[in-house]
Parts: sequence; structure tokens; C-alpha cells
Amino acid sequence: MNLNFDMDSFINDFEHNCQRVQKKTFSKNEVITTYIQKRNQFCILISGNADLVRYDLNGNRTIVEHLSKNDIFGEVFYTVTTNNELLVEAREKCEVLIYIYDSIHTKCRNNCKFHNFLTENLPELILNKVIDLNMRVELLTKRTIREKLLGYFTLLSTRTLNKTFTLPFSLTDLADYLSVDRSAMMREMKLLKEDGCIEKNKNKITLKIY
Amino acid sequence: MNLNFDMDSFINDFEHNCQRVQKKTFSKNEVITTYIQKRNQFCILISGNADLVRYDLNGNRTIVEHLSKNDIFGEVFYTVTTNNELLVEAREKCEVLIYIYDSIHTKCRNNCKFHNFLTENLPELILNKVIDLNMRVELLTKRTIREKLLGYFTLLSTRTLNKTFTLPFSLTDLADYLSVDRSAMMREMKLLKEDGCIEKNKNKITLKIY
DNA sequence: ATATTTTTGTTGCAAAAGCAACAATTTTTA
DNA sequence: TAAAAATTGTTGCTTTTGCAACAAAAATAT
Repeated sequence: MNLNFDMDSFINDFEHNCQRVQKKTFSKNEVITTYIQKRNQFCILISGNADLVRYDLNGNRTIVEHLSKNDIFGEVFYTVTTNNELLVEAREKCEVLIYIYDSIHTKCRNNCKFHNFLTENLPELILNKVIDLNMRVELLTKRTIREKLLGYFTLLSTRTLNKTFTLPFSLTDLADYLSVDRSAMMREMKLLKEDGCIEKNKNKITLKIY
Repeated sequence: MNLNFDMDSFINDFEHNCQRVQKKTFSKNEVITTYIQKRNQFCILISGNADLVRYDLNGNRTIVEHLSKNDIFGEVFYTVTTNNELLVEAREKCEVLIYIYDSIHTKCRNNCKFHNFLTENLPELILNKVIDLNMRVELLTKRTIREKLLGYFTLLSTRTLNKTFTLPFSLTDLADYLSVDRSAMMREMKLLKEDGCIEKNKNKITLKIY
């Protein structure tokens, strides 16, 4: 995600002098956090990528969000009404800033770097989150698997400024992300190839239309 | 939506001394704004309610968002990549604050009330937006019409603290909101009644389970 | 390097959802 | 208040999607 400020240099300079912020490292497949109880946790993904996943009662897995560098997450963004469990799973080695707060407004007593950073940049971080979520809603409201696939491919193509791009995750995960059955998605993908809409080998896709 | 600050009293006191903010009134069915071109429009719905709708190439209408008092909207929240048109339609008489800005950071030269208000309260307003959107994603990722209906009803029941509640829009709109075919939704609703999961007359629903 | 696990690709069949069409009711408008 | 428009409710049929199961390929772990 493109930011108007330099997160990296902030992170490099960041001294850990605030009791309420921690920097933690997670290895592949570790659970970074869960959204079970309300504890006002707010996290920033500094490096790596992760997924927010939900397992429902029928055993379906849904990738609710795919998180990459500079994305924010945490149960502050949720009213925990669901009866399904939400987990954030590291997809590769991840560095995460974890922060607990009472309110967005509450400033740290010692006027620490991190709080100044937050006050300054939170609106932009959250705004980016809203933009991401709106694109997610756009995708999910599409009526057919074909439209969802094409919509997602168009998104990736636009982002990379290239008709050819690599999927950020496996096809199994893609189905869980689009919230559709994997075999049905594979079938539709085959049809898209046959119709000349896409080319595909492995996780590399080329959009032939639009 | 419950806010930690008093929007109403701000609005009442609000004097229109900033060139970049306008307060406008719209009557039922008027188009409040469109998300066609990038012009950094950011709006706050002061009263009434409205829908953000999309019409796709197959003639399907989707209610992307249902907006009510204190909700924020505008194309700042969108990267306009879609080829479908997005419109905000007033569902009843609406009062709207419309604001154009270069960046969240840019402060008004005359240090006006509105800008102070924004600086102070924007994080909370946007945070609420994120929470809403996450619930929306939760709903849309559900796999069946039945699950979507029950999920939505549970949401309304939780919000109103009551097993019986009135839908905020017509059944036709509900289908467009859940992004499913209306007749299929009606059929599922009938089954829900037959299975004793809900009771229903007109737009009043009672949840019998959970 | 080999065994194990995960992912990919495929299919037949079943279930769910979409489409079209229409009548009945309710709401809106003239 | 009568006419027009929109919403609700329903159904038969078609299409799409999901499910289950399996083989092949690839990735991962031992």
C-alpha cells in the first residue's frame, strides 16, 4: 500500500519506550491474534503477510482479509457479535506492532513517539483500510464466480499496472477469499481460459480482456 | 450509530464560514452524489437515510451500503476502478455536509470550526465506518441465502436489543443488499418461517432462534 | 532422497440460486 | 379517490454452484 508518510523510517527509529506498544515477530503459520474477546487490540503489520480467516460451523474456511505490509488489523475494528472464530494467521514470517488502547483520543502520558505517530497518521491508515474494504465489498457483491474472478484479476492487473500478474496466494486460498467452492472456481477458471478471457500457468495469470 | 461526541450540537452551532464545506438538503429519490470521477468528496449524512447503489451491466442493482444518520461517505473512500456506476440515492429527505479536501492533513486557512471538528473526530467517524464495513464483509462472505438472512437478522436483533425488529428497507431492497435474487430470497424466507426460525408480518421480523 | 502433506485439476451428481412470469396487495401520484 | 407504480408472494424451469471423491503434481518435512 502506498502511504504519504514514511512508515519504514518511523519503525527503524522507533524506540520501545511505551508500555502499551509491543513489537513482535511471528513465524509462518503462527496465529498472530484472535478476535474472540474485546480487548481493544490494534495492530500494524510491518513486514510479511497474513490472513484474517474465519472457520464457520460447516467447516468452511473464509479468508476475510488478506493483509500485507502497512495494513492495520485487530479486534478494535470488530463488534464481536459473530459466533465464528476469527484468527489472524501469519502466511510467512511477520513483524507486527501490537497496541492496546482505551480510545483513539487517549494520548500516552509520556507523549511517546508512537502516540505522536498514531495521532498524526491514523486517519490515513484507516482511510486506506476503508478503501480496501470497499473494494472487498465490491468483489463480494458480484453475483457469479466468473464475475468475482474477473473482478479480482482486474484489481490485481490495475494494481501492478500489468496484464500479467502473480496471485498473492494459492488457488485454494483464492476460493476461500472469494467465498466460493474451490472446485466450482476451478471449473469457471477453465471456462475463462477456453473463452480466451485469461491465460494461466501456475499462479501467474494474464488478463486478455478489458 | 453511537458516537462518543455530540454531532448534533456541533451541527446546530455550525456556521458556514468555510468555503470548502457546504450543507445541502436533498429530497426523496434525489441523487446526492456519484462516484464517477475523482474529486476528493467526503460527506457526512446529518439526517435522513440513503443508499449507495451500483447498477451493473446485467441490470442488477446492488445496495453497496445503507447509510443513516452520522454515516460518512463519498468517493474519497473509493479507488474508482470499477466500470459500474455508483450513486448515492436519498431514500427520504436528507441533510448532508459536503466537503472537498486535498488531504486529510490539510487544515483550513481560517482555522474554521468545521476543520477543527474534523481533525478531532475523523478517526472515530472512520473507525465506525470500518466496523460497519467489516460486518458487511462478514455478511457477504456467508455461503447461502439462508445464512445471509439469519446473519442480517441477528445483526438487527443485536443492534435493537430486541428479538423483534423492523427492516430498514423493503424486501426488494434487502435482496439487493444481500446481493441475491429476490424470488430466491423470498423462497428462503418462507422456508425459515416454516422451519420456525423466524416470524414475519410485513417488514417486522421476529427471530425465534439463537 | 524419500515419504508425507498440500495443492491442483477433474468429474458426476445433488442442491441451491437465478430467471421469468404473473397475480395480489400496498403505496404513491395525479 | 382513482389510476399508476411499486412491492410482495409464488411457481416451474434452467443454470450455476456446491459436494464428494479421486488422481496427478508440487511443495514440505523427515
